[in-house]
Amino acid sequence: MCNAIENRDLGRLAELATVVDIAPGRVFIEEGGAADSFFNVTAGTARLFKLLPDGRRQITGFAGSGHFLGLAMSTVYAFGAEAIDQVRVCRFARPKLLRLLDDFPAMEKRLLDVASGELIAAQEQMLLLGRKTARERLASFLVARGRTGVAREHTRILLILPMTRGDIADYLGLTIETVSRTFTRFRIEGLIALPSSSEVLLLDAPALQQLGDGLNWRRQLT
Amino acid sequence: MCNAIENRDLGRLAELATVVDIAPGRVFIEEGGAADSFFNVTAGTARLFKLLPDGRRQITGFAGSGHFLGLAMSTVYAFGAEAIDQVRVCRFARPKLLRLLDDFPAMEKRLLDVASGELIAAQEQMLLLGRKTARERLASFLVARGRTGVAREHTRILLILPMTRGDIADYLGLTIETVSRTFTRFRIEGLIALPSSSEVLLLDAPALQQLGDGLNWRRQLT
DNA sequence: CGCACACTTGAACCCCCTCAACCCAAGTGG
DNA sequence: CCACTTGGGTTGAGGGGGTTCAAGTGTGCG
Repeated sequence: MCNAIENRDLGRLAELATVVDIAPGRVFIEEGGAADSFFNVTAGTARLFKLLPDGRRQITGFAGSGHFLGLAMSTVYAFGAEAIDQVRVCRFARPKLLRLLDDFPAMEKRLLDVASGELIAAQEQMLLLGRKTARERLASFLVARGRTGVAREHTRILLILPMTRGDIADYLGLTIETVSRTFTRFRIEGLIALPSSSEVLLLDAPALQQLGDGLNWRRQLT
Repeated sequence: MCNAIENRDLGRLAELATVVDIAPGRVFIEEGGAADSFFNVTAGTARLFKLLPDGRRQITGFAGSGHFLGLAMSTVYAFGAEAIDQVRVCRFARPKLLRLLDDFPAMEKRLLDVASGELIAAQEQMLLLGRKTARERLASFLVARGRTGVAREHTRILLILPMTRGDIADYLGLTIETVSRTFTRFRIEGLIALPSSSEVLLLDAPALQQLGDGLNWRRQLT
């Protein structure tokens, strides 16, 4: 079912939506393709990305449950989207949705809120990409993941990362190797533990927070 | 007068607005400050930026005439704003504006469009900051400036840049020196001319376009 | 005239990238 | 059951694009 949109008051929305399941690795939004659909992720995680002609990739975000996709009031998609794991989305035909927006100003306000939030996140990411070091980038990433947090026990936070090192690298403007090396250094420094390659246990979230905020420039144990 | 908002139909808006003139160098939006106002730039150019504690700065955009500021539906500003040259804005008290939005759904739709456009631009900038080389970044910047273009004569385009090299550097995630050196290289390669330090004449816009899009990896005359 | 500020240019360095090898777990097929 | 493959991850050595540090060049304005 298509929850996560808003309160049940908008039951009529469900009539316009079709549930779609997307297999891992499947690209379901093509950058530059006609933007005829609007999506609401209800399960799984997708990577959103932009490409350069020679293959360089920038991941602009990860869309998890509750995330909206394609809200850009544009005729073509500005980015691609690809399922990381098994993804389920609610798909809306854009023309119907737009017509519906006129009847539900509350929905429009909600979308504006969402877009504003995304804009703020995008500006934060620009700061990260333009001015932070590799250590700071990864620390910011881990702390941000911890906030939309999963299992937290005391001061420790266990993250489960559905994306690969390559995804993280392309999200943070680094290479796979640098991400891997930085993970290792964090582990050596006692900031994190790595139970498995897709799990990260934050051992010192405050220190990581400071590091990500650009405060720490101590603790450079090389 | 406060034009540039929309069509004259919204004359009532003007009643809520106060025109404010801002001297060059003046910070009129403080990052983290209470977001009690909404601005519409009507003259001049402002830099929008985020700071790290140690002074590192990322400029997230330049706001020229017609640009909206503070549309983030947030309680605090996510970025600072500083006048580059003499700036004139329309200032709206946020509470009044929000109340007004309920009466004018068209206005809300307009804001959603604006936010969507900014989001697309932000994603493009993430690609630039995360994956492009210094040459590609500067080329992208110049071409983008050319599109919101000023005087264009034949195939040549004359840009007048109100911002300093430092601003450009902080916008592109580079240093002043790299920006300056890249300007010089472009000049030597015949891509641009530099009548003065604040003027750039694009001599080969298509080549710059390709370079900025990540196509050119020829023309590396070192 | 001279200070301030922006810009340019040069030389040395360094953080991160590139290239390459290796490890490991999960298939897959003989 | 094991050889082989495949994909993700880690680690090492070397190199390079951009930074850092420093000096020099305008240029507007008191």
